[in-house]
Amino acid sequence: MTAAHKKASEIAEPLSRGDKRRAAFIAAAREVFLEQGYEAASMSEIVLRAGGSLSTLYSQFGDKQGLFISMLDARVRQITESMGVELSAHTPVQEGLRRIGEQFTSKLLEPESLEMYRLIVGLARKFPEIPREFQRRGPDKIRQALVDYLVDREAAGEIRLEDPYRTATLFLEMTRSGLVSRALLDEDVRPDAEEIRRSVNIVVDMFLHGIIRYQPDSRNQQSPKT
Amino acid sequence: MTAAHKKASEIAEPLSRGDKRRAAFIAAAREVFLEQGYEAASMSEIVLRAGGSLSTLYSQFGDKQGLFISMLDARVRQITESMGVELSAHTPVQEGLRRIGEQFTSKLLEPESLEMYRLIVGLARKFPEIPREFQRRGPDKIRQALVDYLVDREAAGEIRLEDPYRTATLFLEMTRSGLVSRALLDEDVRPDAEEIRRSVNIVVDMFLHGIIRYQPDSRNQQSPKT
DNA sequence: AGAAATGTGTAATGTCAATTACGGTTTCAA
DNA sequence: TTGAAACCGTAATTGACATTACACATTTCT
Repeated sequence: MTAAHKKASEIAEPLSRGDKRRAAFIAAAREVFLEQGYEAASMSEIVLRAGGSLSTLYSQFGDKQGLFISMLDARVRQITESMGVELSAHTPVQEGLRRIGEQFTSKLLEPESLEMYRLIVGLARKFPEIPREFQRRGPDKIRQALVDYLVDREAAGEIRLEDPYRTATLFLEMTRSGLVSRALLDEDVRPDAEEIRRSVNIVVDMFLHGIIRYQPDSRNQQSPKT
Repeated sequence: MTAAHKKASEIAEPLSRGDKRRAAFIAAAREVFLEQGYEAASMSEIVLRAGGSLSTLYSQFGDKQGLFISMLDARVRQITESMGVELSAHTPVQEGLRRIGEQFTSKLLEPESLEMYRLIVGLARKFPEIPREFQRRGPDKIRQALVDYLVDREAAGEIRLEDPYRTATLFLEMTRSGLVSRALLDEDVRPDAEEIRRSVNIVVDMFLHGIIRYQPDSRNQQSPKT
């Protein structure tokens, strides 16, 4: 921890030598950690890919854990930024939900996101702070955007809802679940764009109408015709 | 692999010396692997807790990976068995969904299930077979039970649905998502029974009716069919 | 009982990777 | 130009295990 406090509001400076090294280290670290997992990743391997030297690596990040956290930090920031949700407050709900659902799901299904998620989940015991931070900086941001949007649509009179916060959570979890939690467990599950669209549509429809046509007062209805 | 093929259909035999050792090893392995993760867990630590000796451990399981897989195998079997879903085909859907949802969610929220899941997810890269096996032997079993139940209820005329398989998947994922995926990332999230009930109820209601009161006639009405 | 099979303890072996040390080199600002 | 701050390479230094070896004890089976 020598000179770690750099500018945070300056414009792009020439990127000093140290910063370039640092960036290279972080990029290589990301590769290696994602490929091999935290324990199995070796510092030497990272140096090998990044160029530079072990000594510099240690002088910049202190130790393995420090490097890991810096890498994660940079990455989560990057991912959530790239997911900037641009929902006009005037998009109709059905359309809006579809759009946000697809964007969210696609992003999470990228191999790198999956790996990152696996890594983070696996570290909940060792570094409990990491998943919490991740949750706060990632998913929670997206949800807030959805809440805002839903509230707007309600104000516009298009929908009515009890609890925007809970509703948003549920919606995101639902869209995510269908494909993502499967993909998490099986490398070979790789839905394409079309499948994502279909899956999200189903969720949106269910969200709006319920998926089971419920007929609470029917008693003896043998073979339901169409 | 010396004498590994034991009786599979016999009644409880006295449990030979070897079997007792084996059980002790597996129990200790479960503890240690769950506590420390696969890489960090040490064989010596396991022997320390189980009693017995390193030599025996190796003679029984071959190597670390073998022990791990045996442990997982035993455990998954145990968990899914304990979740034997007893849904009478005559329970009304609303009641049935609530019951299965609560049981499923509660089980998955137990600290041990969460740890096991974290472990499994983290190993997707190293042992891709493990998560697949898990999926097949765990969640897929439950889903099948739900599919059967839904089909029964449809035959009874209580509900109508397009695609029982997809519907069941979605339902389970939904109930799971609300609480479990949060708990996965944050050790401190520990919903109690009441909260589980509430969460499941919300999902069931949404499942049956949709959560957003949608008023599509205010503008251009799109057919929500799929 | 007594041999064969198994289990037990302890102490190697061997590997691998985190972390340091150190002497030489490059960058860069004054 | 020049000296400090940062780098670079390489080679220790350590510590942790996984995995084996070996000599001895216990159980099991006939």
